[in-house]
Amino acid sequence: MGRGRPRGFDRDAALDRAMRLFWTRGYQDTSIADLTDALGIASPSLYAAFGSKASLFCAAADRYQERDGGRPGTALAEAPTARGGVEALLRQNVALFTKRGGPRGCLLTRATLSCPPSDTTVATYLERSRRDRLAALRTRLRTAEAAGEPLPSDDIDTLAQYYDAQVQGLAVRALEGAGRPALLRTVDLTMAGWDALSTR
Amino acid sequence: MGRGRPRGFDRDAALDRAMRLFWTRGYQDTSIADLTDALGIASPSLYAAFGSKASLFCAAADRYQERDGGRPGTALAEAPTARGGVEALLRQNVALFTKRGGPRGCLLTRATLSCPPSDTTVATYLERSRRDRLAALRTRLRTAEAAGEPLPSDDIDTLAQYYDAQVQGLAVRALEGAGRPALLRTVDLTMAGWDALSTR
DNA sequence: CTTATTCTGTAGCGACCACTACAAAAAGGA
DNA sequence: TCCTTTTTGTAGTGGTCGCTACAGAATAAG
Repeated sequence: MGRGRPRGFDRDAALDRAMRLFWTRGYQDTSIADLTDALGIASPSLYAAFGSKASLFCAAADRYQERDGGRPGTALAEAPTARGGVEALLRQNVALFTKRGGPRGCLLTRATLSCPPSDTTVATYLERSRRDRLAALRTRLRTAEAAGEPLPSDDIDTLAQYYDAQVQGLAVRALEGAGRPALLRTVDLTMAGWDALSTR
Repeated sequence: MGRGRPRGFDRDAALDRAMRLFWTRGYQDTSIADLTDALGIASPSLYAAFGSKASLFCAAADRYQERDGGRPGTALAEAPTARGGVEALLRQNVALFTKRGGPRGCLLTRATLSCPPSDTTVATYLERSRRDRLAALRTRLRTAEAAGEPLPSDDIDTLAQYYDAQVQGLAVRALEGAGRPALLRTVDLTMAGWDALSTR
């Protein structure tokens, strides 16, 4: 295996802690000192393992999207109907954004609004993941359309952007301190709109 | 009048430039050096006139809400119906968030997601303006309810939070680069939902 | 053993941060 | 004129930022 001195910390666990910290404080307000403190390692170890603050963020964001942050997406994709998928997407996001003991809101939305555009590494990563999210919504809506499921509109692009905006709105409101029940009531309203606008 | 040496710059014009800069780059990513550069003054003049970065931000945010950022709010309040008011609120916000030659998105939403909670001055200011925005929505909806106007729901609190979330979603998407036509199409969808859910 | 390789801790790099001490400059009042 | 008051420009303050040079420690290979 490796020839030199073995790493003295658990890279996987460290990544989890970094994710949680970026999620809690955003990108810019999380300093290397905060990270080395939370991860229990010194900065050279951090840089040897992750390269830079930007690439550590990208790795942490990948972890976010694989773990907690990925649930809403899989719920959307796996639901038998687009309506059920979108509702599950919204409800799972509310659960994610207001989990007890967990950071509020969405790691990606927060980073989007708080990372300077000069950091092209992070900005590019965020734009890509945003595109992927929209594409997932469009895909789910298109298969529903092809399956003859009634949709609130026949403009799939607009629908996808609309429901993505719902998620972003939930993320902002959760960070502002909105509680889970209140957010779920607005999701009810969103889905009532779906039903009222859907015609077969 | 003033006894000492007269101020060598236009405080009002400087405040406008500061507002624009905070709007463009957010709170944390706007440095004093950026501000003194854009305002054409040295830092002691800035501190003499505005006190601190935090209080300069609050003054700039006040200016924002009196000028450009206030239009959606007055459109909401002055419309003859709640439906018209909410639609005007959303459309004016889209116009505000995507104005050519102007910064993208909303100064307040951006600051909310990008200012560290440790800065209590700014955090308190932002929370207060958020409460005011929600209160304005609730007030408009309540008078409509009293006037017998059909509403999408009889839960005024949830309605207010729902439409506030729409605005925040628009702000995030505008900052992500969404164009005005695309945003207006999602507003159409939101208002179609209003109509479909409103019963008299 | 020696050597090569990799990681770790200390210690500190230059750059930038928000902010200010200080003295010269510019006005009004006496 | 001289004094007081306020603003100005210069030149920094201590602190924190992301990041790294360097030497020692810990492993595997020969």
